[in-house]
Amino acid sequence: MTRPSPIRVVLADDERMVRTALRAILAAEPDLEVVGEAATGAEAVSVVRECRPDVVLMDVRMPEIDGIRATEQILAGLDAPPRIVVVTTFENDSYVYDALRVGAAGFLLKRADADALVGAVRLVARSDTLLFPAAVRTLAAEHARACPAPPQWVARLTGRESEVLRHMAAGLTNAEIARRMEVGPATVKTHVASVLAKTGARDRTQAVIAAYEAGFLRDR
Amino acid sequence: MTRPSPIRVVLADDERMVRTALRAILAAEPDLEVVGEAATGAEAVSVVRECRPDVVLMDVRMPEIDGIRATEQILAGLDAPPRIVVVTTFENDSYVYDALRVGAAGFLLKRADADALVGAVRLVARSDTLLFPAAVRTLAAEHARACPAPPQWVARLTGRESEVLRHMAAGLTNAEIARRMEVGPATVKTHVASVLAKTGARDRTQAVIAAYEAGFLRDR
DNA sequence: CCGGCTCTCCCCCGCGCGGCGGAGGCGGAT
DNA sequence: ATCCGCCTCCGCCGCGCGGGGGAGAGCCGG
Repeated sequence: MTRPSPIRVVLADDERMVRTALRAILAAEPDLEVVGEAATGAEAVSVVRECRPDVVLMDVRMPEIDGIRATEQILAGLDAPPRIVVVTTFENDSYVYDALRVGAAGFLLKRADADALVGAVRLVARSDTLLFPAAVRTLAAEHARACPAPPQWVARLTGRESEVLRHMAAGLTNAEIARRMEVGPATVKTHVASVLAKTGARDRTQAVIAAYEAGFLRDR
Repeated sequence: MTRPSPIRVVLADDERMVRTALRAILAAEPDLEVVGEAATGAEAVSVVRECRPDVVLMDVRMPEIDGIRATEQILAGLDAPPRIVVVTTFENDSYVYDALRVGAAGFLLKRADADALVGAVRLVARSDTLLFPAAVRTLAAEHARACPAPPQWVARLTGRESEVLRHMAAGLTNAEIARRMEVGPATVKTHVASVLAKTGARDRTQAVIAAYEAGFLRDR
């Protein structure tokens, strides 16, 4: 119908065979045109800058600069950046979250069939009103925000102090903590005092709040 | 190419005009066929059970049963459930998270253009390898887990008790809470006691932990 | 070798906290 | 009219907690 010019696509993947396969699939569609390839993240950034594609299929694992950073740089550096579809091998890849956070238009599994591939390219080229509105990016951003750089005091806690804080955040009393850690109650009090001092908390409740706010219990 | 049978679609929206508009858009595509309509969530469930569509366009806000619950029931009750695309008006709608959690194949904004709409229907009918793999549902599930169905006690808290708990979770002492709320310290103690009883907490620290775990402070 | 850090433990003291029971007012539901 | 839930306060009591100061043992690095 309305296709004065084809959708311009750039492929970024460190494996030549993958690029070839993708190019073959896309070449079969008259409305799609592969205008560039890149084997590294850095190369992807420069190729995109030259070729000005509509869509980029970006692999995550690449030498020098990974696909996430490349996506970040491309989106930050251009006035009218292309839609970037991040390509992953495993769907439980943690890169997925990063991809969303840095502004990828979508992501694609390598095992996707040809139909899904071309459908995806056409869809993201047209709009992102479907399936990936800002809300999902917000979701990803929240996920990232949930575990930010731990406030300095986390690093300053000694091993025992960390243990004690963890037990405090479990709602235990000093006596209970002492039993769990097999030390005297006085020792626990000492550690608690250190934790309060280092966290700037006035009492154990504030310390627990600090622990939660700092995502201190994230790795439990 | 390979279209022996058209993609069967059911529309669920309480506004007749919206259904008419969607039907008009989809009718223009030869490979899409609207096989049923529903004006409520309950109706959607039964219509889907009869019509056995490939794709359902499900509005979130509907009488009786909302689109989320309807989606849940449809996916739970059928052996080969259809792909369900949840339709929202605003992209920051909190329903988005729920939609993902209960297993929607995707979601769509009402302001999406016709191209995006039909593209979305075709895409979800074919596969969900793009844009919505399990990882994103995991993401949504995590988000939901962060603030799950508020443990019964949240609903049982009275207005004042909720206020007090919020102040407790800010690390305030009873006296400070009393000043903030402009009541006597004894009153605060009473409320604190009620909160402890209802949350099953032994002390204020455990109560604050419960508040965090329950996502009680989410709307702050 | 000595200073610094961590972990361990002790004393005393003051106080905020939580548990107990009681009381009055006020509004809605029965 | 009665009851019940909520909010408001009062007293008393015991205790866990936090602050202060001190002390010995092990370990590491200057």
